[in-house]
Amino acid sequence: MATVTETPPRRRASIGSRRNPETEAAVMAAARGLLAEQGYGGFSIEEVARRAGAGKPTIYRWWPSKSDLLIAVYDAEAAALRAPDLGELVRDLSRHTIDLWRFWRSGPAGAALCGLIADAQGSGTGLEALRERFLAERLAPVRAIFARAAGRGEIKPAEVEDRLALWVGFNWVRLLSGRIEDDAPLIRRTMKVIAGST
Amino acid sequence: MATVTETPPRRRASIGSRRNPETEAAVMAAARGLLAEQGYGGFSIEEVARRAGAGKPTIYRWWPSKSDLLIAVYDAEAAALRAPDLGELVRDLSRHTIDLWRFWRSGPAGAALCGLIADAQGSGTGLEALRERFLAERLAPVRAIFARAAGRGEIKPAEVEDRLALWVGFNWVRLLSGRIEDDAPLIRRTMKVIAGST
DNA sequence: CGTTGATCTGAACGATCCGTTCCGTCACTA
DNA sequence: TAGTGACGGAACGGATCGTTCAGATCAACG
Repeated sequence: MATVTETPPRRRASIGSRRNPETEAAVMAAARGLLAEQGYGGFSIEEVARRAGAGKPTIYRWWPSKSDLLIAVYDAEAAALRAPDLGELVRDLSRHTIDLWRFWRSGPAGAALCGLIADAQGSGTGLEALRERFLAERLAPVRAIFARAAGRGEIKPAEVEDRLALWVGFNWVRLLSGRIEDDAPLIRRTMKVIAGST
Repeated sequence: MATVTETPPRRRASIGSRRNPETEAAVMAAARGLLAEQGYGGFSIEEVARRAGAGKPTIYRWWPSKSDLLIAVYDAEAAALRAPDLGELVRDLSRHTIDLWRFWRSGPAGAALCGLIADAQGSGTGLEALRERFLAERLAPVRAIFARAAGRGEIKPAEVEDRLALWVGFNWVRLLSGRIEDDAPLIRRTMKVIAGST
């Protein structure tokens, strides 16, 4: 999916006292490509700057921490992922989980989230970024799936958060242990347990 | 002649052509203390060597990677954690999860596991260590809980692995997002969902 | 009793990355 | 025209990594 598009090292100077959109795009593209090609292991601000033909101070000006850049990459990609509404909880969860794993596999987003979680273990600011600026927003569509199911009476409204946490945990442990290959039967069985539909 | 009484970092020379148990104990104690005091953020081989009064080559000889040392610390601590057998799945899971979170909070084990998972995201060897040398062994007691429940007919034997994965995911996401404070009601509600006992 | 071999520490190495600072250049704006 | 702020580049001090070397120690072996 991610083809290497090495920008020729041409000079991209300032365009005056305002942010240069070309620079922003070049940095984002470099970060995307680096994550997609080498995963989080090969990700560093230095290498992003090299690839983007940008200065490190420029990157640190707009993305003050590594977590900021990872979140920006994930958010930019996440527009391609939409939560389904098929009218039944297990079907919604299964469909969305399959889509999510494919989304993680086929681009930089999976590696970005891995890095976001890994970084959070080392710095207090990373943990805060993960919880407040990532989880809080990225979980909304899935929470909506559970909320709709509660509206239909499939689960109790008070159970939404508990079951949502289970869904998150299942996906995290698969992502972080490197097992997000396509496995529809496994996903469907697991979603049934999470939904409580035995 | 030693003029200064440096209690922990005294000179500890070789004892011949065999491993020095004092050195091993000093390294393990240093790693434990560092993790317990500063968490994974302050954990480095350099600092462990400083605290243990050991040379870095000595550490790298016996624990070739950071993951090895983290696993060693976790394993040494885990002797204090035993899985219960209360005759009923939800009770076993709730009791064990409460114990596990306390175990993670009150010593170096939680930070060690955080680091183990974080390291795994950067290096292929770390990921392998996590899966093959940690998960495979550490999950056995909990798998036994599910297996006993299957023997009693509480769940189907074919569901053991799926429900076990959900249990792992729940604990990981709480640990990695820094929320393993004591919360018995939350744990009990979640264990009920995992056990399928609505 | 001497040789061999494996171990221990400490010092140093090259490399990487971090986050920051300074500088000269540039283009928009007032 | 003067001011402002972004840009790239170079360099910095600091930390850590994983490795290599040297010197000292002591057990096991012949």
